[in-house]
Amino acid sequence: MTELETIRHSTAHVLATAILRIWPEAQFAAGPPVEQGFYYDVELPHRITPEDFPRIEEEMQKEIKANHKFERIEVSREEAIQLAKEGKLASLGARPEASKFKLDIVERIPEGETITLYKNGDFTDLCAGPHVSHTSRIKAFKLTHVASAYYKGDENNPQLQRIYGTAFKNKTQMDEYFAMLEEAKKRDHRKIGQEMGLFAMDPDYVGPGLPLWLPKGTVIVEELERLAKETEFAAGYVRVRTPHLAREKMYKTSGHLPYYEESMFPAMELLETDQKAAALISFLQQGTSIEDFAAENNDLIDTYRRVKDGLTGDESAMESARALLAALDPVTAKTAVEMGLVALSDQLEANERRKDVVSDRYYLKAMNCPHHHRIFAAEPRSYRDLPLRLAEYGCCYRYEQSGELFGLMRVRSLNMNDAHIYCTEEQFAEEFRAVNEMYLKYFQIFGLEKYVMRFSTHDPEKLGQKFVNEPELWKKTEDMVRRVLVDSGINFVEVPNEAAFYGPKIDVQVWSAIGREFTIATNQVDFAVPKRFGLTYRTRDNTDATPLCIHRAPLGTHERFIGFLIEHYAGNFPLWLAPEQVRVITIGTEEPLVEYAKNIHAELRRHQVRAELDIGTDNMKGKIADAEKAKVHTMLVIGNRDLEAGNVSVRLHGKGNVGAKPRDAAIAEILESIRERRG
RNA sequence: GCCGGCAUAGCUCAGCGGUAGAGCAACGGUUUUGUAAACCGUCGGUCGUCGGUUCGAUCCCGACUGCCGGCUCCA
Repeated sequence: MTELETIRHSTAHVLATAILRIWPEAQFAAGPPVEQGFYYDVELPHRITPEDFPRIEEEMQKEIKANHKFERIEVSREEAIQLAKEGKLASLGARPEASKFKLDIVERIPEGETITLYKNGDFTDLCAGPHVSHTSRIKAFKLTHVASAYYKGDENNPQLQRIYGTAFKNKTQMDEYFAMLEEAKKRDHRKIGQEMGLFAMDPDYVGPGLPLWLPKGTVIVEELERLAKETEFAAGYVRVRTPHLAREKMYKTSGHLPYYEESMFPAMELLETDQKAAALISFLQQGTSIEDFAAENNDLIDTYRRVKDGLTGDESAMESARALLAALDPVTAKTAVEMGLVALSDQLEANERRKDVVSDRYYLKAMNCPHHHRIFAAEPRSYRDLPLRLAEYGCCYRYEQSGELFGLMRVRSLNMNDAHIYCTEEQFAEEFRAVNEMYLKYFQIFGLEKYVMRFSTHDPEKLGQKFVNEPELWKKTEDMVRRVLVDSGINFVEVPNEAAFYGPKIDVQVWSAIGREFTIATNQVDFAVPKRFGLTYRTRDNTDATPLCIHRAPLGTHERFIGFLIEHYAGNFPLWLAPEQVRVITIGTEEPLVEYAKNIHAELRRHQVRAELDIGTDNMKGKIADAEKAKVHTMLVIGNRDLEAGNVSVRLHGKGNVGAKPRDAAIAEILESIRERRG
């Protein structure tokens, strides 16, 4: 634990002490330091709100002033359990209630491990430490917010109140931290996205989590696509396009149904009228005698008898019969079968739509892989076709839980920078390496320096359950991936038990300027699903083999990636990405000046530069203020002085006036910066 | 989905048990300018939705929806 973490951890103990002074019945769970500070989870009938903070902080201040020593006490398991039962852990003394969470935690500590308590003043807590020597070492702290969290992060466990706070070595550092937070708030992609007119949300008409890309945001979308298309083309990818939905069979085959069903939008059900059911309903509604009906619909009545007798019969007729019975409550259905069909008409009237049966189900795609697999299957494949790299900016739909939606970072419609590489085992390492290199190239373009690759592997104990039962392939592919990572000297961490069900994967974690952590890109190995789809290629030996598949999305989704870029650049995009690249601003409205400005604007447009023209009657300062607010990358300010010299005065957003330049030189520089995608 | 908070004009926000206000934006004029805001005027709101309490609700209560902070989950 670092010094700062120790301070924060100790502050958490002081927080618990203060809470107990006010609410002695409080039950504490865990209270660790975290990246931005610390928290303590507490169960308490009183709802703590920020209004309670001053009171709690006052109590904390008292503990700090009292300068209690943090004492480390070693105890046996039995002693610890006894103390917990007496309510003496995370407590100021004996209490009628046991310290239930602490008791649970003690019981989970492995045999043989040393159990320690820490005591500051009256407060004793089960804790591995370490701590600062005395409470007075806490020089600067503040409670920040209160949230809710499940005990041990499991949603089946009770929810606790999580009190967040932070602490620093001194007041100055804490002030800097809060100032930084204020700055960070200004970079929030939701705020900038609205100010700049990049995207809009319309939960009322379009739906939550379904962003609308406004013209300026669409510019960024399309620039990213252009970058991806160029990069992928150079790397030997081919592009495909696939529909946004597919039949149920697709996802049953891929294995996404039923396991992934919760994350998919509900199926669209196509209905068709079941002729036999319709005939029966109409018969029952007419009140015709069963004999008359039977004369005309012998087979259907027969079906019902067989249903009643538990015999099997014609499949589709059985389905009709069952559908009809399923529409009734179990008691009625039982009576109906027992008594013949006569008394059903009233209920059936209310269930008339039951004569419609589901003839097919379609799902909006939540991923592109199955479609790409079908493209692989669409033509006979030879080993000479491999590696086959199918790329698509595919739009997927995921029914994320409402509470998980978050601006552009977590949405329900996603445009993925997707591609699937089908290759042989021999080709795998090279392909995987090339994909990783592409990642690094992108990161360089975006000036992304802080990232970690998370290498997720399987857990051998969960083969056949969470992970497909192919122990050798797991080992082989994981070794290959690990080797690629080590060889390229990439910064990575290995996390067991987090792989996809079909193979190991690498997720790229990045941190936005605000400090939010995101998985921005993914690179996955799949040695299972191609087999489920029966994908094969003809080998050199004229036998059939199943290809390996690499799923990769270096730019993740447009939604998250652009959300990230907005915060990364604070909306100040490099020229090649800027929604409005250049604005030509006139000083004055004389005819020759305006003509000159129009001419420059037209030339930029001819070269596909996103240039706008401001020849309005505002004064120059006002026009510049407008352009700066809109974060226009380059302003070409033109007055009579420039007109006479054939110049333009260049002003860069956020950097101010950089002086006059010959018109041609300024334009050439702009074009070059765009072409090279300069950062 | 769960816990908590919030919902007033296009945006940022004020207000209050007696049917609403500012700044910016938009629109119409005036102004003709050398690097972040020239002036005047006009328009704009069923105070998220539904229900309840009340003589009367934007305000108090409840439900719903959405958003925000977290948890869980994830590209």
